[in-house]
Amino acid sequence: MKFEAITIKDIAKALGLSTSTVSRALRDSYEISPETKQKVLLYAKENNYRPNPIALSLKEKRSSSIGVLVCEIANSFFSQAINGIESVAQEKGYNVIIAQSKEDFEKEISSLQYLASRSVDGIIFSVSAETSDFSHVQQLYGRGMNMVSFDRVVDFPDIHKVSVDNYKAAYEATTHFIKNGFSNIACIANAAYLSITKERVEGYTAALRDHNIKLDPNNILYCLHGGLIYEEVAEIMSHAMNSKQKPDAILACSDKITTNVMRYCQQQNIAIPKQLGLVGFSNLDLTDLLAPSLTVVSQPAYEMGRIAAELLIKQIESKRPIKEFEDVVLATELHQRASSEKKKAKL
Amino acid sequence: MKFEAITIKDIAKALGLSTSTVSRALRDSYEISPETKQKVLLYAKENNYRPNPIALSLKEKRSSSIGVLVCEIANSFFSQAINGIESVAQEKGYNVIIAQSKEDFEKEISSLQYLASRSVDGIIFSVSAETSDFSHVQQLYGRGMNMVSFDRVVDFPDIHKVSVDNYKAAYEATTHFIKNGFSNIACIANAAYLSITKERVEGYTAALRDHNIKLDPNNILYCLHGGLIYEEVAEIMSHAMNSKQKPDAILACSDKITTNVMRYCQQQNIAIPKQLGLVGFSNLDLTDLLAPSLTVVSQPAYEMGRIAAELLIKQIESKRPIKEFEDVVLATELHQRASSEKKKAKL
DNA sequence: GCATTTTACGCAAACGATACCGGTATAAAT
DNA sequence: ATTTATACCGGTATCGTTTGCGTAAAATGC
Repeated sequence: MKFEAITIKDIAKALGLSTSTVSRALRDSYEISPETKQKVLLYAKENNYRPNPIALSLKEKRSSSIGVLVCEIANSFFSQAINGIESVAQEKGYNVIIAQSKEDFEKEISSLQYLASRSVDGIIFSVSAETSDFSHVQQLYGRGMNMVSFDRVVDFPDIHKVSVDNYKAAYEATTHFIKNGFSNIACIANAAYLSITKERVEGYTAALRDHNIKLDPNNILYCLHGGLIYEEVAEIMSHAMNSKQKPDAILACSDKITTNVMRYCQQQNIAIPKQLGLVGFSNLDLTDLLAPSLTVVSQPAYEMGRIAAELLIKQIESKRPIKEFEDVVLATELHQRASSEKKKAKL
Repeated sequence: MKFEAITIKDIAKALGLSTSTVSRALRDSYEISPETKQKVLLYAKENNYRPNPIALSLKEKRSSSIGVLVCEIANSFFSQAINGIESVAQEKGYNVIIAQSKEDFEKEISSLQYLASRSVDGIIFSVSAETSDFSHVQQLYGRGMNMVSFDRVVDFPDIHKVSVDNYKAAYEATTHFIKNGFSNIACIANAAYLSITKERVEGYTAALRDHNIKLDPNNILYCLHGGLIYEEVAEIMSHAMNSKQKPDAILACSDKITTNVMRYCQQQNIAIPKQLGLVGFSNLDLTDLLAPSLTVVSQPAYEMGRIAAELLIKQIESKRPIKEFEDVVLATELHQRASSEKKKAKL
């Protein structure tokens, strides 16, 4: 079955006009008489005429659609970000085409290829946990695709970037632990290559250093697959908790890692925060209802999405190539709750 | 800036052939010599040629894209469902364009219009909480748009539908309450017009009837805006909990209502399940970690998305109009946890 | 050796909309 | 009466791709 819409030709035929006249009448050109205009406009309205966007796209060489590549939609951070992207896109007459990498490098490449081959006008992307080599991105970008790097940003300079101050976020979270009497704090981070991982780990180590706590390298733990599957996190936790120098607190550096750490603790009957303090990065809106209520670092995901979309669309609609690139860095929020409550007084 | 891709014309010019020859060589037509074919294929591969989907769309009168209309992306049920839709779409070479109604009737109409005007080949939709009149859907469907009704299904017969057995889900949840000694069970449902609301309320009332509990009409409460905003739920809860016959248990009939009821109870220091039992519809994957762990009815959202996408694509690709319409009804799962624990023995 | 078939390719139309380049009719100016 | 201006509208190329038709050259048949 096909959905047949009325075309400019149908109007022309019905009214005994040429397609060019109809086109001009619809676009309110000065060289069409008011009577003809009205006839055309009326007929168009009555028959619910909509210009065929595909024909427009072919002619204008633009599709008025933007691609979004994230690792997973069903993740509170990304779904909120997509929400923000979608709101701006809708305002500006673009539609949003989504693709998921599932934290898989190959799927990321094919997804980008897919979006590019679908003639999107631009792409907002967050790289997968497996991605250490950005040449596929650089190649696409170099060939003229409009792109905005988002959340997990790439390391080359001439591109718009939207992210949060991960260094500060981790620094504050770690400091919060220290102030509450935790000292042997482990950091479970995402894959080591990611910008967000590097920055968060740096913030974590800096906070320890600034408070004269010696860093135990074994306390920095990486999830190669972004903690997407429970087993990955469980194994890391199990290893950490069975070591001699077992940590008294965990800084979980992603949404998925956070919930999986909690799940592990519940299954192993590890009391939070008594036996183990926990602060997690999370954008879920019910972390305050968890047992115990969870201290979280939350990101302005919706706002990030909006800004990324605005930058991208501005770039798409710019007449000349962009020379000045934005590096937008937003602030996170630390919500202090029960999962990191005071262990003992310290300073 | 524009992303310029190589076209069939470029290949033709480079190789001194006509576009038709190149086109046929790429499609492996028998009327092209093996040598020419190889030359073309090689050149195409080297220059990373991809057929322009927009030109194809214009010619074939199909866009190989499907629209998805949900009330909100940032909702675990819908993001999981979109996940399922996206996986099937990817397999079959379609892309997914998303639109949100935000539970708003006007936005639902404009979103559908938007999707239709973007030349999607079909639409999977779940109506908004405000939607009681389906004529806009019926009109679009009647004009030949392929559509699959999903989750909150419409009431006309000749359309594919994918939903869950809401009657049974609510019946089981209510029975579970009764078996655990709760008797004055309130049901906070979505907007009254929605299929899911009607079915869930019916299941609820049937369970009461079958267990010889008299139904108090005041115990059926509706959220006109789907419980999207906290205040809506808080007001309903406040009214219920301050009534003479205040309920000893709540059946929360949607994701948002469930979390907002929990939030209300926490703020008002209402102990669950001691003062108030709670069972909620929810697709969050960490309801077991809430305080108290939450008894939930979960839906196979991913699977629903997959099935809906498969039905839609089958319909799109069908040569003749579909005569037989599927009404797929999947089972929900009741996860019994602490929030609805035994109050006193009964039976 | 001529007629016929086969092979291999080019030409042009079509999809829907736009825009440049025209053209015609009426009216006004010379 | 002829030119000129103005108002209004049509023809056609274009975007990238496919496809029916046409046709030259090569291959085959007798």
